[in-house]
This record gives sequence, C-alpha cells and structure tokens, in this order.
Amino acid sequence: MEIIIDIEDPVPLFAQVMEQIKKAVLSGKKNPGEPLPSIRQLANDLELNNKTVAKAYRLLERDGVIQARGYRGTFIHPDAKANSRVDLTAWVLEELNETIEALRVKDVTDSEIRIAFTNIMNNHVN
Amino acid sequence: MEIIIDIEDPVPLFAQVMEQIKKAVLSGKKNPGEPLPSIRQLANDLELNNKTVAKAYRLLERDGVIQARGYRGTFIHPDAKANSRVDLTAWVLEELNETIEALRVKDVTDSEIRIAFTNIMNNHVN
DNA sequence: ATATGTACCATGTATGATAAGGGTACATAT
DNA sequence: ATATGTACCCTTATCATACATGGTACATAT
Repeated sequence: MEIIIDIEDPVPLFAQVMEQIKKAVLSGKKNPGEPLPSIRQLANDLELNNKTVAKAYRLLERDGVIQARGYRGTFIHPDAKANSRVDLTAWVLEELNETIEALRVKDVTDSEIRIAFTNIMNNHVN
Repeated sequence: MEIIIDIEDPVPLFAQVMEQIKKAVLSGKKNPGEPLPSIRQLANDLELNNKTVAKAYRLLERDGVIQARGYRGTFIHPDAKANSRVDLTAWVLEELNETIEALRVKDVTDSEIRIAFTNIMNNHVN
C-alpha cells in the first residue's frame, strides 16, 4: 500500500487512511477480493497506533468499502467501487442541515438548537 | 419578582430567567399587562449582567410571553398564558431527535453527527 | 507460537465554541 | 437628568469534544 500520512495535515489521521484506501479502490489499484494489510501491519508501516488504523478499518467496513473476515484478514468489499463513491459525510450534513434550517425559519436561535442537540447526544446510551 | 438564580445549575442563566418568568405567568403570579422589572433593574437584583437578562427578555418576547414597549418598559403579553404553555424547547428537541435517530439507525456514529452539526452551526451568519 | 479482528480499560492534549461579562452608545421618552 | 430597550464592540473562562495513544485481553484460526 502506498499510503502517505501527513501529521501536519489538519485532516485526522484515521480519515487520511480512509481517503487513501478509497482512492486506491476508485483508481483500480485495489480491486474487490484483494487483501489489505492487517491493522497491526499497517499501523506499524505508517507509524500509527493500532487503534487509529482500526478506527479507519471499522468505518470503511461500515461504509461497505472493505470486509473484515476475522482471523483471515481484511479484504476489499465486492461493491467497494460503488460504495467508495458514496459520501456519507455529505449526506449526514444534508440531513441535519435540512432540519436545522426548518428550525431557524421559526426563529429558533442557534443557542437553543445547540442546547437541544447537546441534550439529545448526552442522554444517549451507546 | 421572586426569581432565584443558581449559578451551580448547569442550565444557562438566561434560560433560568426564562423558566421562572414563564412559571410566574402560568401560576398567575404575573398577569397580562403587568409590568416587569427593567432589564437593568432585574440584572442588578439578580446580580447578573445586563446582556444576560436582555437575552432572556428577547427570547421571551419572541415567544409571545412578554412585550417590550421601548422606553415604556416591558410587560406581560396579552396571550402570555397560552404562549407560556407552548414549549418551544420540547418541540425543537423532537424535531432534532427525529433526524438524529434516522442517522443513528444508519450506523452513523455520534462523532460524525457532532462534527456535521458543528460544521453547520459554524458556517452560519446570524 | 503467531497472527487475525475486536473489545474494553485508560490517559493526555489541543482545539474550538459557549456563556457570560464589561463597556459604550443610540433614540426615545418622562 | 433619568430611564427605557436595543445594538454594537471586545474579552475571558470554562467546558466539551475529537484525536491519538497505551495496555491488556479474547476467540479464532494457521
């Protein structure tokens, strides 16, 4: 894997890993079924913490870009190419923005929106 | 006015002021047309900053609980009782919660939701 | 043994943003 | 003069959060 990590970059490390794996899929450098380096291996290569790479892998799996097969390792997802095009972040932004705009037109202040948001996020058990 | 402010309370000061004025209206301690202490007066009594009380008054006026008549002072709104029952906060909570729940069932993490939320609120000009 | 993903405990650090306060000023009226 | 609501300027302190890190452990397989 030719992944380059820039510690100076404001983009979080785990996000940089995600970006570059997605790019490798979209450009055809990595194809469905092909194996990825193990979490520990990649973390070692990039001089990152295991947890940082694990986080990237976890999110990539949720997004259908990769598949974790336990002790057998991690592989590119069959639908990786299509799923790499989906920008979940943008979608979340749209959904939230729609709701917030609806509140604002009713003269709900940003303060009040923030307070409500904080309440919701805090009274939640993960 | 028998307003009691608790600095230890995590509820923001301006919200505490709002709550108690609404309560006074609902309990009949304050009736439509009756005057409220001036912003500076109340701020002085409660040992709060003018701006904090002004914020509470501004929001209460938006909610139709009080009426500001410029140099003449501030008074209880004619429809204060009905409008005090409208819990805008609860409504905002519901609206937001609905959207957030929809995101969560799609395995969007709370972290991602928070990041998106912060983006939206910051790129907004009041 | 060695390696896989995964899960849990924990800490530190830095950033960002809120709420609150301080000050000053204005037009309006008594 | 004095008081009203309102609108700006700027500052500060506290808090919450994300990120990254460290360690340990487990079931599973080669």
